[in-house]
Amino acid sequence: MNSLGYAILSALGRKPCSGYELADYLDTVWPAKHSQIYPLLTKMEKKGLVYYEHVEQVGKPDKKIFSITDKGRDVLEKWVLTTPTDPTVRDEFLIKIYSVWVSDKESAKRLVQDRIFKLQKKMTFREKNIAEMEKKYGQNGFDIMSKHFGRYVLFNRKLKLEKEEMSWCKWVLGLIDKTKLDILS
Amino acid sequence: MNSLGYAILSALGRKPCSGYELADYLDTVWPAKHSQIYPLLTKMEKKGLVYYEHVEQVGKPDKKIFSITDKGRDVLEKWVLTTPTDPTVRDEFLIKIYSVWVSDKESAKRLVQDRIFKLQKKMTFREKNIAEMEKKYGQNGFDIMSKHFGRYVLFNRKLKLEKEEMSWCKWVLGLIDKTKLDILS
DNA sequence: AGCTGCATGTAACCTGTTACATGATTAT
DNA sequence: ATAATCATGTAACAGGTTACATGCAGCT
Repeated sequence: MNSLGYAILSALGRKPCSGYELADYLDTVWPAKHSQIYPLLTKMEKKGLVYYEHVEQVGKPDKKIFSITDKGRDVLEKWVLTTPTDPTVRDEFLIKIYSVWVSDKESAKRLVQDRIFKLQKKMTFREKNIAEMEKKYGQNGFDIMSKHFGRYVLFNRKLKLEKEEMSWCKWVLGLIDKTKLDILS
Repeated sequence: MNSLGYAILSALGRKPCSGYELADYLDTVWPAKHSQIYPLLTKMEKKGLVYYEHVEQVGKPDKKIFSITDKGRDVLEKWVLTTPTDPTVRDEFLIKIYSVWVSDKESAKRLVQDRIFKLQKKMTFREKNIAEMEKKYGQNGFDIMSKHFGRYVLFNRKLKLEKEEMSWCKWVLGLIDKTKLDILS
């Protein structure tokens, strides 16, 4: 099984979900499109790692609510103990920053300012989420045995990193402004 | 063309490189294996975005030194002005943190401590690199027109984010230790 | 004797994205 | 009207990894 499979097991362990919900839910840990999730759930169901109940709905299409099995929990437990592979980041923004030598001062500033704008939106969303969790579960609700622990610390991690990238963006804007003359413009 | 292609153009614009060198060089902006780089370079050469010189060597295998063409520079210049796609992060560590509810206190601590160890190694390497660049080019060597600008600011970005993740790891270790009794162990 | 670095390339495979396909309900 | 949300699935394609293939030099 692949990383996405384990991410699914982990999410289902916290709370039974439909494939549709999972797509949204997994975004924080391992982003995936529904076209990848649905066939994998079928495979995992055949292997006995998850099972589902067919839920009929009115006004909405029917859905399958998936849950983790004991076998699935065992498999996840073993995997969690293994050493994680190195993280990979794919961010076109980095290539564009790297390429500023083909560009001019104004384009470079615009690039960074757009990033700041997007970061601001994410941070606002993240802060709202964290506040909600803290209100719901209190400060003591986040010990390691709680099923909210992982989600809580990961949201805080994202927020911290976003703040730090924001501060870097501002530093870069300062560097660009320091550039005396812009020969090209 | 895809993001990797633009990353290659950007790298070659700074300095002509062999495919072998590129694999190492691109790691900061868009990681890729040589099996992906070599065929893409051939394609790009056919499109007239890059050209190469065959360099014979003694004691080492011959190599192809690739450079960017005027057409390549034009293509890159246009692309840099377009809005970058959203970044994606794939990090198994996040799934494992998310899954601590299947685990125990000691395994969770080990997971985070291993991460701290790896971060420490990366940070040491990064600090050394930044110091070298600053010694080589001085404080004024990093205005936006310099070909070192992109690399310099990206290294600083990575270092900042690594430091921030380190601080987050320590916060998580504190949270784990606060957990009163470990029912499982 | 075996590993690492230099150097290029192909083939098979796995992973992930975009597009196709359907269809009711609700919000703008 | 038109887009978004809910809900599941398949097919085609693009992107990325692992393995195969070669071969010399230098280090342990």
